[in-house]
Amino acid sequence: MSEVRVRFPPSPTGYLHIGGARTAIYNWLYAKKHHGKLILRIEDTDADRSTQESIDGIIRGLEWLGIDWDEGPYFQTEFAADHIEKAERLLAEGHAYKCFCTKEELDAKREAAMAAKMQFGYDGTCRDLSAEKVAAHEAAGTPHVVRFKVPRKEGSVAYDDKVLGRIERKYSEIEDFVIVRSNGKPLYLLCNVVDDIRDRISHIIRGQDHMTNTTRQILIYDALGAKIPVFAHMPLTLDLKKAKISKRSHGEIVAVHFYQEHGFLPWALVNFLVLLGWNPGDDREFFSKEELIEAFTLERINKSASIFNYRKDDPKFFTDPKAISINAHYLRTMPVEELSPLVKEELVAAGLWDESYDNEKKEWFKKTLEMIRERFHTLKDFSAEGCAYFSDDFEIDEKALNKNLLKHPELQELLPQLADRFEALPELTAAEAERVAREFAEEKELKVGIPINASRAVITGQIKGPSMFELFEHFGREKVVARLRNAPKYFENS
RNA sequence: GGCCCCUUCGUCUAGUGGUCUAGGACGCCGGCCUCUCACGCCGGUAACACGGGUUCGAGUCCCGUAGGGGUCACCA
Repeated sequence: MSEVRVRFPPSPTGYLHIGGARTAIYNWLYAKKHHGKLILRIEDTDADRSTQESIDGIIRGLEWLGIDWDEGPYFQTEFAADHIEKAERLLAEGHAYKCFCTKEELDAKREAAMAAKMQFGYDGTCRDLSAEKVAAHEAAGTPHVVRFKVPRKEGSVAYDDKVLGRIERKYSEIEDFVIVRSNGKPLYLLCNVVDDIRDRISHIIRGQDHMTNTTRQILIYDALGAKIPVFAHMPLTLDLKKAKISKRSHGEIVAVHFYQEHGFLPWALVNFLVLLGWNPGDDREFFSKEELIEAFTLERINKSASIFNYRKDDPKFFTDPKAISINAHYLRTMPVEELSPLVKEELVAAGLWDESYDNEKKEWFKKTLEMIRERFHTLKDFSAEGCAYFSDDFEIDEKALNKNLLKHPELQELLPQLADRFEALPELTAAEAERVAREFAEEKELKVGIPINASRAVITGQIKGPSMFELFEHFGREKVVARLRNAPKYFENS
């Protein structure tokens, strides 16, 4: 069996979006699984819309996701001569012809056909032009495009799609499409095939929106005498209104960088995306890289489009709830050693990082992550909700303030008293803290939850969090006492 | 509109003619745990688009209808 070679060919006209990323992921998995190669090819022939910024963004996005490629990036524009040469060859061998119809004429015909409710395809005006007429047009300098000469015969062009099965399209339904513009520049349909042949691409895994291109491109492969690769058309990703997700109508939410900026773990995003239109055939939903590569097959890609379940303006779920839940799952189950550097990055960015967390407080830092991560959803939570764990400069959560503190005015006096008791202890352990706190509550005729939850508010700034007794020990006597004694200030301005 | 593709819980999906009173996950609801919130565990809610066939038997096969999507550029 020949080598598996797949490619990811983005056009650099914007950021990498999740649909593109998913295509890249599927190709990448397929290459890895079959010990093949993934080729990154930037399709930048649309000079007006291609930007360097976009190229950089796409590459950064792939790198962040952990999608590595084996060849490239190649740039389509660097192979312009090859594209032109192949176009000339098609012309010379009678697989294409020059068309002198102007865009205006064609538009008029198209409109007329529309008005008459007729279907319009190129009518073949120039298809069988005599050599004399062609020569005359050329002598007159009439601009022309090059059209592919679709065989006029019965039957269909067909191929076996790895996900959709056999696909057929009648020759008569395919019009003579343009492969070279009047300015001499070859178009996507041709360039793409020429590049795929040169790059020896064996499998083309792309979106179902390319299906009509595929039948036309197969014709080009044939005309060029090249072997037709295996095709696999992936289902599209739609939004809740069943519209194709796009940068234009959905904005940042579909951008890979959005997830990077919102504290996603790259692998969690990959895991979420791969499940959008594919499943392993069993109940597994979380995979290591190796497991995913092992499990992945083209045949298990679904045929139908899947919906990216995101509701605009939902305060609780800023993106698909499943994506968040997968991210949260990894956040609380991955080895802390792997999580630490990511949290560090987040804290550095938020100005909360202290060098001691890498040195004398390294173990404390890891323990902190262990304690707080299970209720977090993204890396952002470490700097937001987790702020008080890493810095003395934190804001108290409004709910915590109202519900756990201000509701019980007596706490203004009691919390500093509790601080005194802790201070008097030979050692502030979780067990000792619990004993003291319970005694204290009983003595003051309070439910133990009241001083405890108040302590949580004052020490962590939060209404929720790990067991408070353990936190007393974890924060250490000095901080605990200081923050408890600081409690009265919260009552002052209220 | 032509051509092509698709159609199982709100969402992601399992299901390749009997084991489907349709399974899992996310979400949602309830319970347990408990100093709070989570985690975890337990339980609940919720789907085969519709109509005809074929068959002893259909979510699974066929046809039709409806619905959805893609595509119809001198973009990629």
